[in-house]
Amino acid sequence: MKKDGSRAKLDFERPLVTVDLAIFCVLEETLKVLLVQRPRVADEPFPGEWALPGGFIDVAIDASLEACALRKLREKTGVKAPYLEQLASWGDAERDPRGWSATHAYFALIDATRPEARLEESNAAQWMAAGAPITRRMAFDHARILATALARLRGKVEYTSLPAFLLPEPFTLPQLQRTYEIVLGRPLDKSAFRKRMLDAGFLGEAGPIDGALGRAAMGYRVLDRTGPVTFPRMFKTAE
Amino acid sequence: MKKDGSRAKLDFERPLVTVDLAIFCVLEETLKVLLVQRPRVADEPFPGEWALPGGFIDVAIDASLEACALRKLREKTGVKAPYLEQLASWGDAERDPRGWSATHAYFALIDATRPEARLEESNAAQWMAAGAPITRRMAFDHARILATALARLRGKVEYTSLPAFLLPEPFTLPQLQRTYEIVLGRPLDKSAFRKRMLDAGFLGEAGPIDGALGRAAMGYRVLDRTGPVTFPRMFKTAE
DNA sequence: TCAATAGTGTCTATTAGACAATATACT
DNA sequence: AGTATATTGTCTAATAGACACTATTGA
Repeated sequence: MKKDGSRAKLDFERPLVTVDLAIFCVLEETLKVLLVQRPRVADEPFPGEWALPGGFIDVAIDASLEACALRKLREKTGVKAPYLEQLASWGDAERDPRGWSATHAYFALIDATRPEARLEESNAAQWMAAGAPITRRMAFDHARILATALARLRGKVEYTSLPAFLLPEPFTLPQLQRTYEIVLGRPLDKSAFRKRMLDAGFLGEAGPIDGALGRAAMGYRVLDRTGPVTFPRMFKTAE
Repeated sequence: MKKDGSRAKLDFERPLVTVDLAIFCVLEETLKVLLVQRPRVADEPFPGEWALPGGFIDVAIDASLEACALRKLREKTGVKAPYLEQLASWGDAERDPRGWSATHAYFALIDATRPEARLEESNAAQWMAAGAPITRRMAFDHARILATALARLRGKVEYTSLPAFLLPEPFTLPQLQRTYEIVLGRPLDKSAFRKRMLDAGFLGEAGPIDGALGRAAMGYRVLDRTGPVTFPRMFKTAE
């Protein structure tokens, strides 16, 4: 009796569970996000449309949600140690025509040097400008997920060192400043930027780096790659 | 054939899906969190131990994850319009002995005036000091979830108006400052605090309020209860 | 008048931002 | 030298924090 009674709870209909990824990089002076094309086969929802990379949890091989996200990221880009952060989760009866589903969305920042080669192999995956019109017409509720990821990234860039994870190491302060400016969409003062970055103490010198032109710049590495540092203030807001 | 092939994906073993809540309030000059006692019946894991309120999604009645969280909050406290924010999700094969499970954790801030009465009805639910020893020995991985919720709350209090959601309206600036101090665990300067709050422009005057003693204070209401405002700086950190 | 609390004013140290000046590299 | 970029220095306006002062209420 009791066994049947408690079993009853577990016999509830279980939602579908997926993991989706918003993977960002800076390529060609633009913030880009990795999109994949939905397969054009019968019974697959949204055939041919663009979507965030992701899919069902495989309880047999995924030890955890984060392990699942890392697996999917590795499969798509070959990158093993990105900056990976949980974004949010969405779940309701409507977002997937196959049934009540919940997705755990992550966002990852990677540098653009390695994944480019990986993408040549497959034409079903592509780096898209993160603000492009196509990213507002996507499969499932992925447009909403991407918009949330973008908002989170842009918000955090105002007061954290997140953009450091978009660059290959070692990088220079001018490169880092350029990355900030690309994500924020506005220019920053050089002197104030340097003071802020160096005072935050998250960078370690890694020897000078020769650019193509002009004076060589100091290279830096992120001292602790487990996460960004938080600055005591936001950047000055435009007036 | 194709139907069988695509069905195969949906025949994957589905994880258990739950929603858990860290509900905070300030009671007796202390930050408290609502805990419930696990039922002492056979086949229920962690019998008699303390846990965050929550449970399985019911795909028949819960339109979405957030609706599920609001339902559980209403059932426990009777509060209908709290401040509710998604915290994070955790999923792996170990956290629930009944199988691979994923939980969507939310945290809610409510004022302590209404829920107190509700709690008298049931002795299986209790407001616990959020930093108390008992909150480090909880069912499932709830100690970790609670620790994350606490860290998120304390972190956000440094640069947002979140504590306003812990007070019944209208409230006074001294009351709001006291709430900040309770959550942060350190005193704040009165003048700087007032300037910050009023300059942020999220408060609307609601007539003076008589205290038990001394000069009456202006009452305020939060103008936009959909979310907190972000201050341009953090509070000064202790040195 | 006193006690208690609310609210304001003043001063100062800090600092972000603007921008000028200097340093270093290559041609 | 000249050009291009990196890095540092100087000045200023804004402001958070410290703390003293004033205002208002009730006993």
